[in-house]
Amino acid sequence: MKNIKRPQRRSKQRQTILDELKKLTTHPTAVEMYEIVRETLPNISLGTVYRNLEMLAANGNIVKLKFGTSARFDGNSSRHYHVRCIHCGEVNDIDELPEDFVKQDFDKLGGYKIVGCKVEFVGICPTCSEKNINEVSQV
Amino acid sequence: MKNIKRPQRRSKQRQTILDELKKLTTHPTAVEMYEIVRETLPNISLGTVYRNLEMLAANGNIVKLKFGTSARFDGNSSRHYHVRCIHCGEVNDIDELPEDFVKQDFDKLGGYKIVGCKVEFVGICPTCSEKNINEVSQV
DNA sequence: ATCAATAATAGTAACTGTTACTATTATAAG
DNA sequence: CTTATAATAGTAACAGTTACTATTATTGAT
Repeated sequence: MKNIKRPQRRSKQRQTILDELKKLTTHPTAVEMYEIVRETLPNISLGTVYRNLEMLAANGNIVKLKFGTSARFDGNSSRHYHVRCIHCGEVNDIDELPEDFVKQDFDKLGGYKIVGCKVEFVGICPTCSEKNINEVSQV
Repeated sequence: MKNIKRPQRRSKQRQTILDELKKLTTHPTAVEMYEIVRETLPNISLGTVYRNLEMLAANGNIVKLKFGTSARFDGNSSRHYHVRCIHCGEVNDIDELPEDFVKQDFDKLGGYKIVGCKVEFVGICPTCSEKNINEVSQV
C-alpha cells in the first residue's frame, strides 16, 4: 500500500512542478511533466516528479486522473469533467456541461462515507473520427 | 497501441473465465481471476486470462474497471455504479442509486462522439472507517 | 549568521501489472 | 479425416511507477 506523506518543507522542485502544471490546460502524464520541468530544473529526477505530483494531488492542489493507461494530472482542481478518446487516449476538459448534470450529492452509499465522485466520458475524438477506425484499440 | 482481436473460435479457457466471472458479485483483478479459473483448468496461463478478459470486455460481455491501480472486471454488464475505498482500494457495487442520477445522455461533447460515461464514487469503506486512518494512502 | 536535525533530493535499482513472442495444441470448415 | 489457422502455455520483455541510498537543502534554534 502506497503511503503519501504531507510536505513539511518547501522545495524549488515541488513549487516548479505546481507552477508549470497550473499554466497548462492539457492533462500531462508524469513523464510529460518531467520533460516540462527539466527546462527550468535540468537535474530534477523523474522520481521527484512522481513523488511531488502524488503529494500535490493528495493535498488537493491538483487532480490526478487514473482512468487511462498512465495517470494524468490536471492543474485545475475545481469541479469539471473529462472526455477520453477510446482510440488515441487523448484527454480533454468538458466545460460546457450543465451544472446540474449530477442531480444530487451523496454522503453515504453502500456503507461507504463518500468523499468524491469521478466521472469520465468515453468517446471518439475528432481526429480519430476522421480516420474511421473499426477496431477497438483501448478498453 | 493495444490491438484487441474479436474471438473467432470458442475455447474452453474463455468460456470458463466468463462463467466463473458471472458467478461473482466481487470485482476481481486479472490475477484473482487466474487463481479462480486454475481450480477448473490448472494449466491455464496468466497471459490467456489477460487476453480473454480484454476480448470479453471489448465485446461487452463483461465490464473492465480501470479506476484503481490494477484493472478489475465485472461480470455484470448492465448499467450500475461503483464505490472504491481510498484507503484499501476495495470496490463495491452501488445498486440503490436513483435511476435518474445522471440527468441526460449526450452524444456529442467537446467535439467527441460520446460512446459512454464512467462514474466511480470515491469513499471510505466501513472497515477503514473504524481504523480512523488520517493518512492518505491512495489517490 | 551558524549550526544541527532531518526533509527532500538525484540517481538508480527494483517491482507490478500487463503485453508480446514462439513453439505447440485445439477448433472448425471443407 | 484433413487442413488452415485461432488460441494456447510458458516465458521474456516492457511501461509505469515506487523504493532505496547517499547527498543536498530547508528550517528552527542558538
